[in-house]
Amino acid sequence: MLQTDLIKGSLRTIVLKLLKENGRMYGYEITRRVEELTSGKIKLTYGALYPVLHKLESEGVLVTEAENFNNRIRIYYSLTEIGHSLVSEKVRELMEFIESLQGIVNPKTGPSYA
Amino acid sequence: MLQTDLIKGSLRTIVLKLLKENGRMYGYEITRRVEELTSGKIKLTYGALYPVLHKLESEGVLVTEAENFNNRIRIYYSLTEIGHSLVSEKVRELMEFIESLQGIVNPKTGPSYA
DNA sequence: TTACATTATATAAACATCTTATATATTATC
DNA sequence: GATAATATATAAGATGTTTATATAATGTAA
Repeated sequence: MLQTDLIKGSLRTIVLKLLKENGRMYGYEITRRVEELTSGKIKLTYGALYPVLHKLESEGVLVTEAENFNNRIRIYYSLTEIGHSLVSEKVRELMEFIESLQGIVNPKTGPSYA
Repeated sequence: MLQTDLIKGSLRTIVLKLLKENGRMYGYEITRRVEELTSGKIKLTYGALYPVLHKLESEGVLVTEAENFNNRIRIYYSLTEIGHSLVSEKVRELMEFIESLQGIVNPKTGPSYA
């Protein structure tokens, strides 16, 4: 049963995947990247993002580095080893879930070529 | 912004879509069909399903008919006109969301041919 | 120089949703 | 007689999301 942590929890996987691909990122950057990748369709809210980031940190999945940029604090997040080993698993789970959804919502047709 | 009602709310759309395709269904049947369509990967829980069905009813999206089958009550759910006009919109939203997710999780490759 | 948009992190309250546990009851199978 | 499958349903608790709010610096246009 995939469902658990997925219908609700895709945000975690998104964050993990972006950090894997981009090395290290700060919160604002993550929301920007998601908007960019989805043509503005998905806009993360900070009220959702920061709790997820903090939780991932407390779980040892990522670490933070605070840096000064233009007199502003910028907090970079990057994956730990644990985090790295988690990403592919989570991404695979999400993709399986997506396939399952497509099996329900779009049972006749194959993958879309949009 | 699709996100709202989707990361969490795909259950509504799944129910709507199944009712559209199958005319009328009862709760137990819906969970069975979802398991079937997803090769057992998604198992709906009744604690999630029934509240959704009741809510959709209170919103005028579906109606119920109680019937007797083998001395057991079976409650069939079917879409109202409002329900019918809602399905395609919700399904389109869910598919857009799926595409967005794929854009994040699988940015390089096209659709999977698994 | 004032105002507004953008950049940047963060928390709390309210709300929605989901899981788990529980209750009930019939029929079929071992 | 016991267990599995069929069938609906609710409550408590956990989790996750939105909305509102706070703070603060920089860039830009009027």
